[in-house]
Amino acid sequence: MVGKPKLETVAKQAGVSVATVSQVMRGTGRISEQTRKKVLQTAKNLNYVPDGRAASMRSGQNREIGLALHQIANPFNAEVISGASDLLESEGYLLSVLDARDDAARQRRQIEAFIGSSRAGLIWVPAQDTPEATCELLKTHKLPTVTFLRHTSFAEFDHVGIQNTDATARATEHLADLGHSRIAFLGGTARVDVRNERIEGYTRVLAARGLGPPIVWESPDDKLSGVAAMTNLLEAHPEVTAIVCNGDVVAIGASLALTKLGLTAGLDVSIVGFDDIQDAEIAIPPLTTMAVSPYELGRKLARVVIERIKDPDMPVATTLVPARLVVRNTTGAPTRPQGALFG
Amino acid sequence: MVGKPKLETVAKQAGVSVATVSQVMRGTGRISEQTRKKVLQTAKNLNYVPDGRAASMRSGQNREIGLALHQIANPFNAEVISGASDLLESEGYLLSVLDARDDAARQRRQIEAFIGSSRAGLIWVPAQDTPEATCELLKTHKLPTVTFLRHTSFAEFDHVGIQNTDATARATEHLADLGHSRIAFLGGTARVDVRNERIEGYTRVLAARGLGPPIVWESPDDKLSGVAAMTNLLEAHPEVTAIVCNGDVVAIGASLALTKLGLTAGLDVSIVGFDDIQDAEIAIPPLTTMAVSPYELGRKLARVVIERIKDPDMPVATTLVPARLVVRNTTGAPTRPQGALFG
DNA sequence: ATCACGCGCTAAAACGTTTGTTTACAACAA
DNA sequence: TTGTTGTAAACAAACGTTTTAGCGCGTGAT
Repeated sequence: MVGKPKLETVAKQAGVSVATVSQVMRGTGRISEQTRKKVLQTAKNLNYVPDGRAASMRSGQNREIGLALHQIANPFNAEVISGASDLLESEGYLLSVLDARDDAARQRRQIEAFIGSSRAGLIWVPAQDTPEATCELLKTHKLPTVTFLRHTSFAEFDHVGIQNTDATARATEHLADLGHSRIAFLGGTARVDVRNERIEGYTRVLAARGLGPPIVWESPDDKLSGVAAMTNLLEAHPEVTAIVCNGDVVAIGASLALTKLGLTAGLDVSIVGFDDIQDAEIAIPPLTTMAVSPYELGRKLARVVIERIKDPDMPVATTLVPARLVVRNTTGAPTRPQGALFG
Repeated sequence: MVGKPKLETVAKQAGVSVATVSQVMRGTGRISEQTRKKVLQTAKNLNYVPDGRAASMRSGQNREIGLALHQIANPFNAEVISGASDLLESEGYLLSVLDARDDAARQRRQIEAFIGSSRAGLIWVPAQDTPEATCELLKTHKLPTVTFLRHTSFAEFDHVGIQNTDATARATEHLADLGHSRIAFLGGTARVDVRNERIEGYTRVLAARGLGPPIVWESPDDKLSGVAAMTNLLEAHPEVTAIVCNGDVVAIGASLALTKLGLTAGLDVSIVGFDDIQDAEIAIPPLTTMAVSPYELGRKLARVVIERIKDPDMPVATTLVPARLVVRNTTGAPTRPQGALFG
């Protein structure tokens, strides 16, 4: 009644030994139907919940897995979390989420916590400037880890990501095919490989088509920053008629910026997003974008981490899913001579 | 080198006892500077991370607190998480998040996991139809808990919420003052007290001003559903000239629906949102809304749960923060005779 | 020389489980 | 009787920490 009920409490009340109660709870060993019933009943009466710490310490097992990322407040990531969490729970695991906000020191503490509590596995979007030491930590503690989106340059982990270069190449081709010749890249901040890969796809097509020097513009990945960045970009480069974006959130921000300037995305300036979040479809105008399915990505992550847990010695694998072009209304043929944006 | 380093590993390598290493790691006891240095060094060399399970089992302490909610993919909630997490980490705690998607059974499993791992505390947005048993569980295990937004009718927990009734009353008054006489309430689904309170504020003002029967329209709290719900609402009630919404996400969806119909929020139909998420300000047109500060709300939650952890016998307290009306562009005087929506 | 005391460290007992081994008991065969 | 077999339940040793009590030793006071 007072204090947490433990195995001993249940055992005493049911008139059996602790070991018996444990076996009943876990469904192991040979237990007569009669005592099984009795134990189960008293456990329920006492609101008994097994102490996972003791259990996992003794058994060396743990059903809790961790997810560490850089930005929980991002609809794309939220969808990924949903997908991963759904699949994991269907397999009897539990997913708990930690948000480091791209702060390497914070990430370090969080990963130490995951290690310290002996999580069964880790799904990890490494923060910017993740030091080698953090990877080493994971390695020495043999925590089954799968990185997502971002690689780490130091250690070999399983990885699930997106075919970034191909995707932005496709996006850029789409714009070039429509007749655009001054195409810029907008979004993300330096030092992240995801962004570098995307910029590479964009640059490659520019070079292949002889479309002049790349214009790359930074912006944090939130809508408000996207609005500001787009405004500045157009001011600095009024000749630009089309934009490839690092993500839908920024792309929608950019589209919003156009609207605020009295312009229309797809008419005055073409925009291609990346991710295909829910908002992309219902934005005004609806956003042309490179679609990946974040929910499915989450499920894939879950499957990979489970396999790694089950067989720690498997060779490390990388899965890169493609993105497909979804043409909506923010892309169209250029309608004005270059440089005459406000003419 | 092989296998996880433990206290014993460090102790052996440093040539001291386990107890000494423990004291060095925790900064307790009297330890000479010399051995302190030596122990710290070998611990670092070995990438030693203390086993939180053993530590918390022995000491009865735990620095990890849990957050269980119904929808992680909601910008309002995401901001709350940020606020709570920031404050908690500054106090040496860690916040791990579990999303039950408003499924009571799933919530039950997650809360059992929190109890089982002896989390230090719990910040909880109870799922719809949370059964009494779940509250009982929390009570018998004495897990320091603060509920957020939604109450539970069964047990007494600390609570942090919003002055919902006053807020929607204020919103409705604002619309009535502008001259609207047919005002509807849009958003949320039944059985959640937050929504009931908000509807009550709306209804109360309607009654006080003699403004005819309430029109209450359901909608899940995502943008896409908001678009659909608004469209249906206008079809069923073309006389409506103003809407009070259950949240900004739905409100922005509603505004989007108007745009798609060739109408303008604030001109053809007035809309008041709730929450003041980042998108409210940059929406087109910018959204009039009842503003609460989710980040601050998160910090408040963190402070409450910490106090409860420190003093489990404090009387239970409820904090209700006010929402303030922020007038932007989606509200204005009615411009058309009732019932002539598409005239 | 004896005593008391502070210092730096260690031994050992918990914390609540799981699990391999052992015991108790009964039934049955030789 | 004794021995064998089988079943149901209990014992006891871990898991990796924290923490209390106490040990040996040098130092200064008596």
